[in-house]
Amino acid sequence: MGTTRLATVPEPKYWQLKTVIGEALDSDFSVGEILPNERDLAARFGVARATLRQALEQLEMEGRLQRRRGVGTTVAPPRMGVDVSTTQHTWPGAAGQDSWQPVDSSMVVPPAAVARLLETRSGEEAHTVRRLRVTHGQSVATELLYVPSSSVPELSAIDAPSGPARARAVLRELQRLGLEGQERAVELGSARADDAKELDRLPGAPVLIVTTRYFAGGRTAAVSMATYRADTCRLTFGDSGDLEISHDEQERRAS
Amino acid sequence: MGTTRLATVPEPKYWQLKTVIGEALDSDFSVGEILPNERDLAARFGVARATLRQALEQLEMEGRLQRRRGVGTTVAPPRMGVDVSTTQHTWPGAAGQDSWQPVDSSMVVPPAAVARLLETRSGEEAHTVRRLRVTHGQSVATELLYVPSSSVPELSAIDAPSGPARARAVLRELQRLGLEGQERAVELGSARADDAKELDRLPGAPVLIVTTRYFAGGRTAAVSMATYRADTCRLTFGDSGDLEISHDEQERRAS
DNA sequence: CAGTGGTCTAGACCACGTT
DNA sequence: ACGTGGTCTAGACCACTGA
Repeated sequence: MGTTRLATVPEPKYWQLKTVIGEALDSDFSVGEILPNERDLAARFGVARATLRQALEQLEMEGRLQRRRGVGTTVAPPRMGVDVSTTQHTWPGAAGQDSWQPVDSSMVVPPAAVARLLETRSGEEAHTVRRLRVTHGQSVATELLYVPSSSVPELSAIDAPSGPARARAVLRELQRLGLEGQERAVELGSARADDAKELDRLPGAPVLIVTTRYFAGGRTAAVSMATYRADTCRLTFGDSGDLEISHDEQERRAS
Repeated sequence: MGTTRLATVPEPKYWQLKTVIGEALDSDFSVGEILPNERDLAARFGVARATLRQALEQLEMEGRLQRRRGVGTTVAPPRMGVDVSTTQHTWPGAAGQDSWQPVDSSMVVPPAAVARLLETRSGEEAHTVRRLRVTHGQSVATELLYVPSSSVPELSAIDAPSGPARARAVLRELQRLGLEGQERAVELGSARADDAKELDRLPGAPVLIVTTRYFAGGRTAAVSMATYRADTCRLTFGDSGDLEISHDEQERRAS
């Protein structure tokens, strides 16, 4: 990756840059290695920093680079497969479950979009449970679970007004219901300020939003909205989570 | 949405802008309506165009705006739910299936990343099938299906060297195999030049990449990589695709 | 503190779609 | 031809991290 000349074609410079750097990543760098800083890189390729940044942004979106303010740009490890399969007919927080840790809980009037999914009257209150999913020591997702108070009537006399203990209590109460099915959707979003903080990202970072509807008693008993880091996660549906793939960055060797 | 003053806080301007414009979208605009052009908007908010564009980019990524060069910026309709559930134990292109239309087919040596998923020898050739998924008159996804020649030995004597007819022939041959299961993964990517063209997007546009492994005869019989427009699609897993949700843009009323 | 990435500006020109 | 969004520049300053 030297002082490369860019072809003078209608193809955008940042696109060419992305390709060139991407190839260099495969051949000349190993995971965790730090790249030269943006000003140096821009000079090396003879472009403005903004243009160079556009290329780096794309590579970061594809999960090939990781940039941290005050630190630098490093080569990212391959995305980790995170299982979000819907076949396991269990409530969130079921016994023997891993990776999700309850953070907080409270009672709110859900936003209209959630209320619509819950099919509740628009003013009805719901318990919320905030959870954090940690995999390989990394926070990969936050979740906000909404449970209408009518779904768990036994829960009216609860001791703690908030905190992890309350979160566990709500989840425990959910297990008593017979789960009849669930329904899942995935879409692209950008991290809200609070989610971004918990995921150690900047606000607006690309995330994968997984919306789940839980059915019990012939109606929607709960709704969860999970926010996964799009840069580090590959969501897997099915039995095995060891797919090893994405773009064409296959043979990144540790030199 | 007038000549609004931006608060002078450490919060980035583009982030405030995104919020302000997003709210205006909910209250003052209806789907399909065109916004003022970028130069006007930037002037109205007293920021540089680059800053304004950063906000619009985010809104576009969230599927709330649609921008087209030479045309303008319009308010996007809510994302469409696209079913990608894995429970239907059918090969791609099975009879009675909708939305996917075969485009082309040929024979190639798969890239290393695909070969690894296929568990084939690295030099082994595979049939490819290119398909386009059209929903509500819109191209929402392209797919590249790899079928190792060893999976469909009967297919050696094929008439057409390429084209839709050949694609259909490969799919037809696949149906004869007993499908034992499939495995799916979703991750964020950026559109390659060829995919972008077919999806009517610019190269680098955010896309959701769905990788599927098809199992038959005790091994991986085929692998497909589908590229969905992330701005217009919400991938649904489960029976019903009429979830109506995303960010907090619930009450966008048609005024 | 020095060095990094993140934000922002005010310009310029280009590619594209419509008229 | 015109107006749109897309690309690019060469600066500036800010926010954060680590030594």
